[in-house]
Amino acid sequence: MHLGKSAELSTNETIRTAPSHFGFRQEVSVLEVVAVIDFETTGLSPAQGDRATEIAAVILADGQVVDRYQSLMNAGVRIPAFIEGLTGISNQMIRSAPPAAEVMREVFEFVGKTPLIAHNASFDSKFWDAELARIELCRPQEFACSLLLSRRLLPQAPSHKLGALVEFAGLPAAGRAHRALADAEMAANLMLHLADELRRRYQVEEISHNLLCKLQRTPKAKLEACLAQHLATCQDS
DNA sequence: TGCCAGGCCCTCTTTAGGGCCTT
Repeated sequence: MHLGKSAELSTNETIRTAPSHFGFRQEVSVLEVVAVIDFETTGLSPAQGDRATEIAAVILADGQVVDRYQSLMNAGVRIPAFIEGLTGISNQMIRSAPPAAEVMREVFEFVGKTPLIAHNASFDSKFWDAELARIELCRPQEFACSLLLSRRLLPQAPSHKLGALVEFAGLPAAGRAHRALADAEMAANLMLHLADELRRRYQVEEISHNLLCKLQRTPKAKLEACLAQHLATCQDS
């Protein structure tokens, strides 16, 4: 473990730091404590034999990143050349990384039962579940998805890729794209921006992970009705 | 040799097809 490392890692270092060094803080936080995760992998599908090569998790609380975890991991599989070029994670880097089982146990403990968020969570949840299953662990919490939420709350964005949304929203870049910690930091900042959109446009004062999960399952056309119902329920209780 | 995922969402739709998004 190393404290206070930069997000731009080129080796197999594992980091865990607090709080944020990237200087982004949402002025008014209405979002409950959540963990934003991002995987780098050898491909798109664990069902086809693809494995994780890197994991990052950042804890969001009070409008800022308060804790972070990142590590490369060695799953004993070869990284295709295309993926090496995409992520910058090479087979040489993976050879000296800690075993995948060890890293997954650490990050599972780091996240605990904190509600999870990822950009295109259907992808990260598949790898999260598959890597945990290999060490006989199960995920206790649900994933919310910043991609699904941004399609509902930022329909005017030209693209809903993570990098494009960060640029569209005027959020800071956190480092090299397609590295786990940088992408997790950017997804975290995007999530804070989406929470602020909910507060500013719909006067939602407290945003729970449950509400995010409900909104991401709500068709666009019914989003406002869903939020109106949520606000009415909050006023009654 | 050829092919290779899967969920979401829109539309020229719903008994379907194709683009987007993740690596």
